[in-house]
Amino acid sequence: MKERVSALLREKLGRELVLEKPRDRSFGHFATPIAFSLAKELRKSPMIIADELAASFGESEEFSSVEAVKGYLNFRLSENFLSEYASWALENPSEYAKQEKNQKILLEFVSANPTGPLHIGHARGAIYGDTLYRLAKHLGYEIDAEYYINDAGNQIDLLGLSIQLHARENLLDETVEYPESYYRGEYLDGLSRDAMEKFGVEIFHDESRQRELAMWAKDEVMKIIVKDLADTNVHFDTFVYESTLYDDWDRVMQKMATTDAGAIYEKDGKTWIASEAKDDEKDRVVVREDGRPTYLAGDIVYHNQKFERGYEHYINIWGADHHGYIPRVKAAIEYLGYDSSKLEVLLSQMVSLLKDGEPYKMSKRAGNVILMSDIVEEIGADALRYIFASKKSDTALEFDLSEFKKQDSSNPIFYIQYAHARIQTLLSKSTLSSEEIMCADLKNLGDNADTLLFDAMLLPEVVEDAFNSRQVQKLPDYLKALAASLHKFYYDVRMIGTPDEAKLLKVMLVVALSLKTGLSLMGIVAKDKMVKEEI
RNA sequence: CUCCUUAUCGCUUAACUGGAUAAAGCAGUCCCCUCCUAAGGGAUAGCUCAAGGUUCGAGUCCUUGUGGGGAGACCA
Repeated sequence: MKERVSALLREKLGRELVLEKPRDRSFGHFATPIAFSLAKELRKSPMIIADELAASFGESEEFSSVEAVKGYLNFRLSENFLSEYASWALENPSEYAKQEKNQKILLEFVSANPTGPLHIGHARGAIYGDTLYRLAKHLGYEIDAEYYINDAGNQIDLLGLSIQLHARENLLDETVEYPESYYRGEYLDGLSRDAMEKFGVEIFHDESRQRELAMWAKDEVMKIIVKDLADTNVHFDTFVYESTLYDDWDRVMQKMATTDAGAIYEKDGKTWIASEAKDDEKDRVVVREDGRPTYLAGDIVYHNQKFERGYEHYINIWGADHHGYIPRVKAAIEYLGYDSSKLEVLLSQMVSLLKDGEPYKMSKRAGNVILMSDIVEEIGADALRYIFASKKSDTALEFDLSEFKKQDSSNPIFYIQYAHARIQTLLSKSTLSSEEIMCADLKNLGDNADTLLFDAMLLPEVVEDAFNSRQVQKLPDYLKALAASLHKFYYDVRMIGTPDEAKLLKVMLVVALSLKTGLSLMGIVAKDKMVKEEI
């Protein structure tokens, strides 16, 4: 909708312009401050320019009025325009708010180590990523969601050791001494028992079989992780295993050397990448003296592999603590001969939880972390998704669990669902057939219904804006505001049994469509009926 | 010490990326079961960390300072 108006005005005025929604709807549907920017070059007062521009519009199909107010140019869309758009959307619900972007994007997120279930910190990245994914898909991008599994390196050995120790203590009643760092948590119970069945107890005492145990366990842990994700409606298309990448190391090193002979060099018996020359703080080790590659080596091969797969754009969602890691990866990409600006790294900040205003107590049995599955159990996947999607991802987040358990207006997810359910109830109470409703002409709606209709049809802009700015929270914000408009309208205007029933219900259909589409983009299924649970 | 990031009502967050009177929810005070579910609707009070700068116009951009968070590994 905004697209069309914007294109129309560009044509009319012959220049780019900022089109915005006025804060106060009485000013019209859209507005532009263009007169201010023209003031300087035309050497005229903005007010006069705006007046002249407004006058130049005259009668038009799309606008019912064009007014100049204090230098702003305000547009009011015609009923025809709105009505046609609404009918189109209702007849093509699956096309609504869709576009054809035709860009291939690879989105990598979560990528948590396969050493334990996902905790609450991962949840934020997971939901942020999955929501971006849904938005992009809807906008027509060819986007793939990828999980990078770090199944090589020390943490995997540590997993093997942790299971051994856990099993010896809990299954075999031995007294064991734990090293400084090891994994703990309830999930080790299951893993220990399964391991005992599969390998026999000997494996818990045999240090040389630690690796064997770990390689089995990480796959088991991945099953837990995938289930955690599925329970939150988070979807992945592809999984890449770090352990499979190192075979390619020699070739990738060669590739970097071809681009720049100085990219990789040997010093002190180690192999280094000359990342300092590419804006990193210093050069980094990629292969240690004993020949073991560092984590960075794996990432270099991984990113080479990504770029060889030929996407046009790459998005990585990392935790904020990986911030300093960006320059060295970008340096490697440059040495590989690719454009590092194609890689976009989004950082998701830390999360801290409150419950009844107090910091949320972490379960001892879970080993000092808050599991994502615990939260899902506590407040439900919908609420969790809503919370994480509704905050800017680049600020540290603090939220109170108990607030999301309440079933009233303080809980935004219920508030939005209730709006959708109310509309469904109206439709079921109405004696009109859906054909009769669809045929209704949206004329003379009155200001309230007109405003509501317009608000409902803003979804496409919101979706595009949310994705382009990578600010997913714009969607829940919009849905909440739309739900509020609906509730107010519902309270003010009676619809069933009035002469305007058909056209008002048609407006309701548009609102419901936007709510449902918006919710589904957040991975939440719209409810047709609210059932109040007794607590 | 260096770099990055952040700062908005009492609390959690918005603000169309430089635009009109800074907006929601919670918490507070007060009202409304009138007919489509009160899981709702209203009323009221309250905010841009500090000091400069850029310009028609700044919460948004620049400088300095202050307070949070993060990074400164041959850990991942």
